[in-house]
Amino acid sequence: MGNGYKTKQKDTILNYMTEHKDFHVTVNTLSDYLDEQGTPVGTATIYRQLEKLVEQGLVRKYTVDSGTGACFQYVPPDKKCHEHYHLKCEKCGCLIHLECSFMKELSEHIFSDHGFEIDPLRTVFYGVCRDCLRNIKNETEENIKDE
Amino acid sequence: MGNGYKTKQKDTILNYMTEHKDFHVTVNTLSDYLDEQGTPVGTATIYRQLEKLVEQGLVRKYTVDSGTGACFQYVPPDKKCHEHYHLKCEKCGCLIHLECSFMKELSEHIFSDHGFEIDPLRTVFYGVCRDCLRNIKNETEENIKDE
DNA sequence: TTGCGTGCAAAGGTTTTGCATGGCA
DNA sequence: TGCCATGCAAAACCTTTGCACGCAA
Repeated sequence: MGNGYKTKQKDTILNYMTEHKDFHVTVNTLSDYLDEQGTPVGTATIYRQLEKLVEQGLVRKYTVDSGTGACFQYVPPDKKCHEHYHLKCEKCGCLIHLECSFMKELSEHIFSDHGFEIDPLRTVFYGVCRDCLRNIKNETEENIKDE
Repeated sequence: MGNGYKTKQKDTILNYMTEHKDFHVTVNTLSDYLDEQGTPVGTATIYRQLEKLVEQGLVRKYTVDSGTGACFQYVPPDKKCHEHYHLKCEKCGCLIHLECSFMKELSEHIFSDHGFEIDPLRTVFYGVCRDCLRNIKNETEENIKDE
């Protein structure tokens, strides 16, 4: 298949993504950055390239909330392990890499009982991380009332 | 606080939500339905009322994908702890509503072993559904090659 | 009467699409 | 030379906001 032609814009985008693999990137952020760097890329092209990268599994797409731009993040090829899921905290935005045998059972259960094959590369568990849970707990202890 | 005035539109919306608690409702769906029923409600009002319902905890809001409208679902007050996940097929786009005791174990595991509290109404499993898996299998059998 | 709720239209943002042009193979 | 990729602008969406009017309390 060959992943299409090699172009300057494609390189520029992938480059940025690999150099910012620890962050989540929005199209806006990326576009502005490329403008500042003197290597602007059209918005449509950014969307189209990111879409391809997502299909190739090199980039993961997250949606925290509708009405807000989607977030993208580079995924190193050596981490494309099948049973590798991610937890994303909705409070602080941190991303937890989860390697755990329980998740293998999950995939198998969903497949055998529900006929659905999960794509771990695209699937993200949203919720609240340990640290934020603790913070929330502390805050609510200050103004206790019934539910 | 008193939840504001009681209005016809508010009733209409909450009514629809409670009667469709097993479905994912988008603002568009809701709006069209109300139009057809001869009880149209302005889009802005729908957004404003749903927002209030979310604040009250009677409705949950979640996002399947950016660029697509948010989904809303009524949560019966006595069912607020019920585990409820979604499977979204990346091929045909169908959305599967999953209620399964195994998922309860999942939440408990993630919480006890990883300190992370999953938000089931926000989390979506991406993958391929039964029907599409069958189609793909049929297609690839025609031109077999290694992976 | 008071002030929240509603509807309309406009605005603000994100993402997609059409089409002519440009660049890779 | 064929196509695919790009860029621009327009379009398509989703959601929010401003404002005048209506209606609940």
